[in-house]
Amino acid sequence: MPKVTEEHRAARREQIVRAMLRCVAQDGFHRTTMAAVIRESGLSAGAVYLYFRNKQDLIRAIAETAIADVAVVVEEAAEAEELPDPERVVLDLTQRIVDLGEAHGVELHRVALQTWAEAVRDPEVLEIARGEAGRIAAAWVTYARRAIEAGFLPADAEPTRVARALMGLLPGFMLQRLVFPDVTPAAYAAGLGDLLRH
Amino acid sequence: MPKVTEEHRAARREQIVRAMLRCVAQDGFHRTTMAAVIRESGLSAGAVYLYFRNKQDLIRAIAETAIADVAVVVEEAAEAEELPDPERVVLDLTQRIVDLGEAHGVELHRVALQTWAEAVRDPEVLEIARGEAGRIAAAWVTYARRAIEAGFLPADAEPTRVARALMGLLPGFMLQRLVFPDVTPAAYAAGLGDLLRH
Amino acid sequence: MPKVTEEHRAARREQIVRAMLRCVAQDGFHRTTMAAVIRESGLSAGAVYLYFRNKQDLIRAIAETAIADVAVVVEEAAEAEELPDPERVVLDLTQRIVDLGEAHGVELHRVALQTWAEAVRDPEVLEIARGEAGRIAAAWVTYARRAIEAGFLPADAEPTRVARALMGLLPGFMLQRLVFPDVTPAAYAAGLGDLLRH
Amino acid sequence: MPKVTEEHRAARREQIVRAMLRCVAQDGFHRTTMAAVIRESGLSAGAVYLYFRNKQDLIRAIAETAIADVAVVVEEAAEAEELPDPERVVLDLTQRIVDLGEAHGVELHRVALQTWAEAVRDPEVLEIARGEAGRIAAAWVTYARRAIEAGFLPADAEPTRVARALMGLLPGFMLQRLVFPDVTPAAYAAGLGDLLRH
DNA sequence: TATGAATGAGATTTCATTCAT
DNA sequence: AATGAATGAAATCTCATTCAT
Repeated sequence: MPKVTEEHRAARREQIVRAMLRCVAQDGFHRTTMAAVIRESGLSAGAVYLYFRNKQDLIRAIAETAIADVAVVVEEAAEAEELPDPERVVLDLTQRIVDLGEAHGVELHRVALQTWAEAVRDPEVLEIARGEAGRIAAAWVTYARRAIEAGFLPADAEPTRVARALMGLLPGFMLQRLVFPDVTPAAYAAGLGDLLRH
Repeated sequence: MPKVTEEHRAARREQIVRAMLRCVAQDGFHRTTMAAVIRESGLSAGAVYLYFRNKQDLIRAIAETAIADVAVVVEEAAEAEELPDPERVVLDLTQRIVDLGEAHGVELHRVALQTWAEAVRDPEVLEIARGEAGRIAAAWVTYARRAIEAGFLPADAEPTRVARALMGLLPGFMLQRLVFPDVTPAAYAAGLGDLLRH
Repeated sequence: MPKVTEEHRAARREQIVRAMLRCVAQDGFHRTTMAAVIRESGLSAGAVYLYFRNKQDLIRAIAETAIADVAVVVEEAAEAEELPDPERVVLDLTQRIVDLGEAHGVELHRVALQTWAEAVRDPEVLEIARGEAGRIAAAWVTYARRAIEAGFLPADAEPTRVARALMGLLPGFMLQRLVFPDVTPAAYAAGLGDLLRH
Repeated sequence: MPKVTEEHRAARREQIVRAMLRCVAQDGFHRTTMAAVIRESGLSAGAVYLYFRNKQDLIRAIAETAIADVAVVVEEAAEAEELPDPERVVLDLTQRIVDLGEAHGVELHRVALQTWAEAVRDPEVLEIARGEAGRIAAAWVTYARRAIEAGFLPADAEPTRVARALMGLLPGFMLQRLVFPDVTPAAYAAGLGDLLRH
């Protein structure tokens, strides 16, 4: 009952979350029916409700996963031993977001857009988003500090402000991916490069 | 008589759209019921359906309005007689987006987030978004060209790439407004300024 | 919109309550499905929910009706110009309860039993029951006073205590009707007569 | 081995019935879920279904217990060596019903009300109720005979009719306990005393 | 005997839309 | 043009019961 069950539990939750991710990337949270998630997960209705109290609970789990995924990627980049310059870091990050989606078989930015929309109306999702956004912002501040030290940015730049601007580029990329599917990480990052080059 | 009717029609549509905007900023598109819109608009169910074929039609009208509002603002900035530098233009734009929301009594970024989410699942909304995004992108290209000419940006910068990056900053701002309501246009633009300063 | 609608509204509610009464007398509150009430009422699901917020609301309406019907009967008896003796009053009341049920096409005691059971678990139904029981108790006190004056009861009897005992006879009758359907008002009242006769 | 097993079996059944009694007194039969009974009993789902075929079976066991408890009490009173007068017998019985509930930690009248309601819709529960009611009625007839002999009641009273009326007083008491929790056995019995005194 | 995760039929409720007036 | 009561398909969620272990 102890370890096996706990793992089993986690695996089942994962199974359900994955199923819902596939649905949500297509139909959004509110056009995704529980019936669809149940079908896609291969479980029964009862089983799904054994692992998630209700649909909103499941939505929150997805929201958490989606933003946490991005947060991890940004943290890794900020703490990389060899610090990349800003253009390079934006290139890496956008590329990894694209890759992450492909690995999951789900376009991550589509889910992210749903999550932001949901944060507008569910205070609990907003709180989750705020928490993860805090982590992301902190990672960017770390990056900014190191980038200033490394001479990538002006010595008198203020790390927190710089962090905000750099952080803002990611949602911009995700939204553009939706509207212009041919926007590549390379092209996007190059745009930043043009801005920063003297 | 046709003209009066046409005006009347437009006024009624506006009245309904305004009502739905208020609802959507709170509850999102799919948690906003037609009953709520009807109540908020002060009209009857029948009347609303006289001006909009169905809910999706109304959603599309909102989507169009919301993004078009932003597009107009960007176009104006790009064509300003006296060209502002990039920091300044981001300051102006983010500020005008905030002001626009206050003028409508609705936080515009909340509606924008809904619209993007809806574009994920409704191809027609995606098409609208694509069209408006095209206008916005074009305006940014215009701006980039003039900014290069004006010496705000490196001479060898490629306008279309620069446009993408600058354009990407706006969604980033809107999302941050949701999560950290105290992010100001000034702070956000200053972050860009730090990045661009040598 | 004014008077016609109000009457219409009342008629619809009555229609639904009647339909549910028929169901409840057979299946009890919790085995009566809304689908059954909807079918029996001849309306649509939406219409039923237009007049009652939810099933519990409908249950409460039934509870109120059922006990109020009994209360009215007892009040009438207590205020009758020509005061009947206790045996007679119990005969009249039990008979009228039986008649009332036949008039409605529903055995009233079956619904009453459901209502009492529901009062155990729904505080709001309990409150309704308490209110109506208060009216019934008051009516019995009135009767007891007059019966003492009329010499039907000992001069030193205490009206409130007598009221309680007399009042207690009615549920006893209703329950016996369920278990022994051949118990008649006449037989039941005669039992009381035997008790009271010297 | 069979005997030990049989005792064990009985103990387990008792354990489950007690658990359900606590649930039913609060929530009624149909709002009591098997999950609640399982939790309250401290057993597993499988175990409960080892001792009771299904929920209805368990409901019937409760129904039987609840009414049988009352029946035993009435029988004891009817056969008491020293015959109490009617007021006294009603006092004793109502008091013992209250005590019985306290001994079980469950207000018995609440369960009784559920049982009557259930008898309305489950013919098998009705049959149980009828059987126990028959025993109770018979006990009252016995009492009535002896009470006539003892001079507590008129010599020409008909025992079966008197039995019905006396019997009817108990449900009346139980219902009043629900609605007016401060009704005491003493007050209730005194009301009958007032009625009977010349 | 005992467990408790899993099942899936079925219950309640909502809500976009229509249409007689 | 305007009304708003009515519709009914569809969505979410529950819960009695089973069965592999």
